[in-house]
Amino acid sequence: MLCRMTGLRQRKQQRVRADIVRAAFELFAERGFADVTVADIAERAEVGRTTFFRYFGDKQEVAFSDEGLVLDEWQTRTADLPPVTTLAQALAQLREVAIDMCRVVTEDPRRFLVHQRLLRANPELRDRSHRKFDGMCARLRDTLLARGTPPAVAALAPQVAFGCYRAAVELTEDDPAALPDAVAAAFDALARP
Amino acid sequence: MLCRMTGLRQRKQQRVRADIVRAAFELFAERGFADVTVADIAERAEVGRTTFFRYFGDKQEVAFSDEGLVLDEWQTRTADLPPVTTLAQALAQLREVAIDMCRVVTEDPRRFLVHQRLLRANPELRDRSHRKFDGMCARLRDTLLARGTPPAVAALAPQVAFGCYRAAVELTEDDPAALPDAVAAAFDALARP
DNA sequence: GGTCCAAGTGGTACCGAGTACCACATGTGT
DNA sequence: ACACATGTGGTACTCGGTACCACTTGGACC
Repeated sequence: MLCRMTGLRQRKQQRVRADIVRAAFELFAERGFADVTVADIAERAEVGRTTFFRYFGDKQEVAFSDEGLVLDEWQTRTADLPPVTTLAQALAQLREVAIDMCRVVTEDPRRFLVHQRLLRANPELRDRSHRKFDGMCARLRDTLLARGTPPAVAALAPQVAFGCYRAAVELTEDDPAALPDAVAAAFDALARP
Repeated sequence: MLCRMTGLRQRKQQRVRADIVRAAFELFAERGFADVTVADIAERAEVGRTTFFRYFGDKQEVAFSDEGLVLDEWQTRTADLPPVTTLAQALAQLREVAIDMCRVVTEDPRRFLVHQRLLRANPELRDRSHRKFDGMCARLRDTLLARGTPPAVAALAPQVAFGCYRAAVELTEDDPAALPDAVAAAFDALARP
């Protein structure tokens, strides 16, 4: 009962997961998101339809397969920041975190662009993206609260920070390399009105 | 071929629509959103399931039946604002619009609370809410752009404004009357960091 | 009034997402 | 080698949503 990470089972699972993700993105690239069924993905990945749903809660989730990594980064980068009490301080902190996160997200520019294209074309995926941001927002607010930040600041800072991020994504459209600077500019514009 | 608004047909349609909304909210109050099927709603409203989908694009939409009015208000209140060029100016304008919109939205506090409760309990409805905000954000950005506002400001101001609104909603939780002041406070906190 | 057309209605049949259940196979510890 | 746990994929189901259908009804015109 050692449950080692290196077991054959674990490796097989990772392979199946990777196969599903690869198959899905191939099909999305070919026919878009809406015109691909879960059965299609499962078939190309050579697994049962049932198995797909064992790895991904729903069809949207496979398009956010990197989400886990991003969330982990977010978690670690926000967990041990020094306490702040004013909105200006909070935004100054989040500015740096947001810039770093941009670099993480755009590490693979091709992947980032595919993802953005999918988001632009599919409202259901935008929904999912918003849901993700919502979760990150809520967690960040709780982190701030736990560090003694006043409730008004703890609620406002994350929402504003994500507003800056979203605006920067809108502005840079198809140029991931420009994203960090755009985010920085958004925070700066806000800090000196 | 006069197509008058007062025709029997129009009145019947309005009645059917109202019946569906009433039936839906009754059932949502009884069993929540997820445990109510469209067939249930149609049955209680005494219409066919097909008819439901003729009035509402999907199950979520019936929970946002007021959306149209709010969007119209939003449209008229943002359409003819004087042009601005700086972020501070844009946010100052949006502060007033947002406060007014709060009053519109909370005009019927009971309804507002029911709606908020549904949103809190159902991720799918939060998705829908975000989608609505997204649309308003995009339209506002386009309006600002059309009025000659610089792109960076036009993209950032709406996102930040909605961030203030969302933070205010979070903070006031179950007290609609406090919403306008909370929104004002959020904008003020941002204007003087 | 009667007639005709447009528009609304509801039924049937269908598709795809997602779930529950079950027999089967495969990795793993002993 | 054995037994158990775990993953697999198939079947059957529910529900959201769409397409198409025949049927009814309101409204315009005579």
